[in-house]
Amino acid sequence: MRATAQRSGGGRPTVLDVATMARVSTGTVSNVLNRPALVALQTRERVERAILAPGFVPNRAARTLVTGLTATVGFVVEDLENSFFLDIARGAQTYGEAVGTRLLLANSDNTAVTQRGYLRLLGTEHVSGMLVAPVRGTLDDLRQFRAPGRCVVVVNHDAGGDFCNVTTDNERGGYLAARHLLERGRRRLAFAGGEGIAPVVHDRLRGVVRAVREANGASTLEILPSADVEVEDGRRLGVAIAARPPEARPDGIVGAADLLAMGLVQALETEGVGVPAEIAITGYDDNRAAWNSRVPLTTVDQMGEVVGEHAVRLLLSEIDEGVGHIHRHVVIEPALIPAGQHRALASGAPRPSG
Amino acid sequence: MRATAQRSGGGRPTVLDVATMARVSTGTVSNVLNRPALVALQTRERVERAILAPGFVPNRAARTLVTGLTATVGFVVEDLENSFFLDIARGAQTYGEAVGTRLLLANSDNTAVTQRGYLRLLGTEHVSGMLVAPVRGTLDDLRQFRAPGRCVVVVNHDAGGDFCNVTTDNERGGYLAARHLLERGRRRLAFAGGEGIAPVVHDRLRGVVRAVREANGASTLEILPSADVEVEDGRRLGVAIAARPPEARPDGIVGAADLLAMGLVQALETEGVGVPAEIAITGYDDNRAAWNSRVPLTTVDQMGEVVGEHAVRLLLSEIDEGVGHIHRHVVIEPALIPAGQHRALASGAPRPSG
DNA sequence: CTGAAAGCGCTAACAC
DNA sequence: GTGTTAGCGCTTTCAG
Repeated sequence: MRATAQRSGGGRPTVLDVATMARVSTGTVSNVLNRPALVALQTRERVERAILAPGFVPNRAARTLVTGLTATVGFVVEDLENSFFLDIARGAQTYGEAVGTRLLLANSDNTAVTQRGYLRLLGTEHVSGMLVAPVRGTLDDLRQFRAPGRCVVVVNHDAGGDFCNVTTDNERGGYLAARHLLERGRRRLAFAGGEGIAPVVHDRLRGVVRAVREANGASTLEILPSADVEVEDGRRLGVAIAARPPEARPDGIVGAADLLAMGLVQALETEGVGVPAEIAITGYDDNRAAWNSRVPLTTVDQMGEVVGEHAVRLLLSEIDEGVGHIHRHVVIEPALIPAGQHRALASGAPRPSG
Repeated sequence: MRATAQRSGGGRPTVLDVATMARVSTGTVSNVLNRPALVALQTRERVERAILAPGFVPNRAARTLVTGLTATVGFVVEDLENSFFLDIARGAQTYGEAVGTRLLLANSDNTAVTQRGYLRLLGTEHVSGMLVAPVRGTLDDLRQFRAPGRCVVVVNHDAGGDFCNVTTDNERGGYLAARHLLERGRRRLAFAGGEGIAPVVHDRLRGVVRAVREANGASTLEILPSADVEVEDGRRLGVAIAARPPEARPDGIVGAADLLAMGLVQALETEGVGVPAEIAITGYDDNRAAWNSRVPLTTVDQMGEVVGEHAVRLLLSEIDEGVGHIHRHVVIEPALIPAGQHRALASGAPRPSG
């Protein structure tokens, strides 16, 4: 017996039990289960009673065996620690529930080999398709892994023509953030992040550039390059900015991500620069890890739950359509979240258990 | 065809295909798959070649159908947003992988009804057992749900005698935190959190009390009650403390949780009280959401990954032992993490994707 | 050591 | 409308 094994439960009732109890055949039981319309009301009720009484639950393995169908999709997540992906998972789960699909979560932990392991695991046996938020630079893995009958929808990456994918409009998000600052009278904008970090960051910057350009010279734009978009990157930039003479500082900064923005705020405050009085700062992510910042941050919500829902949608239609399927890309609109107005969490009251 | 459906893949090779290709019977193929020792080396190699060639993968549904075994356990998590639980999940996953068990993650989102839904979902069909980090006050649900052949291991709660469970030693954690402060010369300790919040908090307080008692009058202890252990609770306390005359302030505070401690630090600093110069503060959790605090926090690591591993261990033995099983409780020792020395994450480089 | 054959529990034709 | 029946792909006796 494998260490992981378990008897499916000695005497669990089967269709046959239900059938004899209801004095019908197994076929009829199967029909009330799957196509109740075909069964006369009277017998149906009898069967339903015979189902409820002993708490009959159809054996999914048997059903899968005969139908070749699974009601489960997998979601291989680049990094579950990032609240954006958790939001996506939640959205996928909620939508999936509504249409009778389970969601199997797997955490790649930002590691290509872990991701590959899960792809194989899920792909070969468990699921009828998968969502993947791929670890950076692993698109080829996905391509290679895919096969007829193993659909993959890519999340948060533009995967070119040969995958369905759902992304968020980072250009628009950057634009929204910059507009927010411009509308509040800021005229010396900066973008903190540097363009080489990741495509999404580059897109956010493009949006900022557009907003500034539309301001028709009313505002300038400076780029503050950083190595990454973590807290320390922000702190480093903040120190550098504080060291400048006040006139040489920007008065509004679009941070490429919340953590970076958070670091910026921390450093500026420590150095005695007022936020947002002297410099207003926006983030990007609505990252839970930044919710606890002392100075609440204006940020851009990437609508993770919506992303998740659409990803499942795409996956299910790809599965349904089969070979004739044509890949679609859906792009989700982000939304600006003014400081302190985080969207409500789907969860109940927080708990001090951790 | 159900929306979630998928043909299992038209012409995937079966044991029969492999058997004919290797010129043996299906029984032999099955043997090389499951009990290779029984098969003559020569035939085994022939069969193995016939398996590899067309990329044969055994159909799990069929196997489950005949054996009644599943290689999957579920983990119903109170709140995946809390990095402690994510650590537990990671530990469970890693250990499970090593012994050939998959981990199905489900997020209760702190909601009793969601949790109940997943219990039913997983319990009835998918898994051979489950880990549950229960939403507060739902132990009865668990009890009621359980049945022969549906093992449940409770995580992070003391579930009394009728469950296996794994918890962390909160009393010891509180003790460690208090000792840390005492050893650094603090003599007017306080515990921020209040005892009524949750059993775990109460236990942490007990540990603090013990440490202070052991100091034999060298230190006093004050309790700073709060409604919860979130950032705002900490801020509120911080403001209150800063308002006192300096001599009336504690010089060391054990926070009941990292977020609370973080709020404390923020408020004290804002009010001009030096941390840790005037007041040293410890947290509890090693919560990722507090890693970005401007002042790094000494905290207590609850060893989530270890918890996860042991939980899976317990579950698998409960499954194996069957009816004769006697419930066990395992308690994990926490570890003090001096400020800024967070344990290394299992993950690779962070990504700016979110 | 290997082959033959009997199901696991369910669904889907196809009869009636 | 309902009953009968033939498998889905695999494992596992039981003979040989």
